Amino acid sequence: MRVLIVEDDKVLAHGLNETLRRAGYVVDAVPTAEQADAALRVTEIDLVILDIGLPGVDGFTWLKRLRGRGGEQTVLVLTARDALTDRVHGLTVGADDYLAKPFAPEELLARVSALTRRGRAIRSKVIEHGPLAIDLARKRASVTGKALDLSQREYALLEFLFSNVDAIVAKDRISGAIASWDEQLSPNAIEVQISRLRAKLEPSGIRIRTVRGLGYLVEPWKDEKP
Amino acid sequence: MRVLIVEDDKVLAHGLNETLRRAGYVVDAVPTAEQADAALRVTEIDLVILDIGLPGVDGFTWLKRLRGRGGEQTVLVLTARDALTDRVHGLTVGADDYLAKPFAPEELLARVSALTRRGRAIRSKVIEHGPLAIDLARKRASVTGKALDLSQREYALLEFLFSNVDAIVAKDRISGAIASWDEQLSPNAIEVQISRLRAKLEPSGIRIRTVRGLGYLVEPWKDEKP
DNA sequence: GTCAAACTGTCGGCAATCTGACCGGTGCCG
DNA sequence: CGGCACCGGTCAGATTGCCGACAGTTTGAC
Repeated sequence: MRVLIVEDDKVLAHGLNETLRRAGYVVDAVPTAEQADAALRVTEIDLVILDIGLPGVDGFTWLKRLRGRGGEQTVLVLTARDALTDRVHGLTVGADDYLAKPFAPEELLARVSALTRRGRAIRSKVIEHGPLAIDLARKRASVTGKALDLSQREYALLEFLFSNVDAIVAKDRISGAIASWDEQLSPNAIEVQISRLRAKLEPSGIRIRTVRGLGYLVEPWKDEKP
Repeated sequence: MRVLIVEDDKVLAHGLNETLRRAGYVVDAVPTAEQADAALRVTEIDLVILDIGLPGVDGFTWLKRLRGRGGEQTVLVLTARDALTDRVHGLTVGADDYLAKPFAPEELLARVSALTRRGRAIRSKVIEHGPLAIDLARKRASVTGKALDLSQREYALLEFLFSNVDAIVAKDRISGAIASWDEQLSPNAIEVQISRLRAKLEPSGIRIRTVRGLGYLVEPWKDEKP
């Protein structure tokens, strides 16, 4: 379970860090919203602890943007005591819970454990392949966070191919997977779909290989070694 | 917001149904615990109103089983007046609140609204999407502060769509969300509702995309960057 | 070099969707 | 009680945009 602390006050950040680490969480801490973005891009974070009063981009603005671009991380907001406005505003903008400063370490731990427990169950199944992510529940695919616009057939094909990474899939298996039972797809129809899908994927470096006479193949993703 | 009534007394069940429906909830009613299970399996239910005295499997037993297998729905238990034992027992077994019979409709509504509010309390009570704001507790939507005039169905559709931003929602999921379980909505009925809703939203620049063959999609709001 | 397999741009058919018109049901009001 | 307004569904004609056929070109195995 991985926690990101976004807090500019060094003393407080350090305290949070210690408390959580001792409780068995993996903790990262950054002082600004910009660096929080960077951290989210690099690592998979389960929970964000966000101070509202940040230098530069403030916590609310950042949270709003995060939700706006589809960020689903659980967020616990830290507010000044009595800042009821903050509290309401925070929940409106998409926080999952809030905690008023000052607070006891146990209080923090209680909230954090409640939130992480809850988050688990909800997350949907996602196929990842380098920069490509396919969200099965929502039927949406994205590359580097940018949503792809796919038609029904294209999506079905994408889902099927990337569910069978590192396996050669024959055209008639594809045909069976993306067309409804009774309809008969010509081999060429599949070639056309592949071609269309490639046009949308290859700009991002995602490749579908042709295996002459046998079918198509998606190779396991390899990070470039610079 | 979807409510399931588990009550074998037809008169009472009907009364509850009417009261809740008029208050804007989507309501299903079943007379036995077995059918309650079936309903939960088929549909996503937010709140269960459970009579303790049921034929066959009684309310307590059912509730216990529900919790036992991880059911997280909010449950409001109906007990006979003065059955203090029932009350204690009910709360022990996992009810979220109880109400002694007989009760006034307003009393019921007050409890129900308190409970449904609580369920949502952690995640925001208001969905914001650019200029659009949907107040879940009050069942009101507004654009740039101006209230929208929506019928019940339109509101339910709006709430459902914008609770699933960035996900493609199929027509039958919509149908399950905005209609009670016994009514059968034709695909066209949904198209018509979508069309009506669009007529009210698009003047404000809020768009509901069609994804041919799959369903509808609300994309995350993007602020214009000048 | 030969030839089958695969690629891809173009195009038309057609199913999916949109939407205006209509209508039966319900609740409110005088 | 009668009438009216509104809701929410069906129907049908117009519209849209996906998808496979076709065909000309390219690729790769031998």
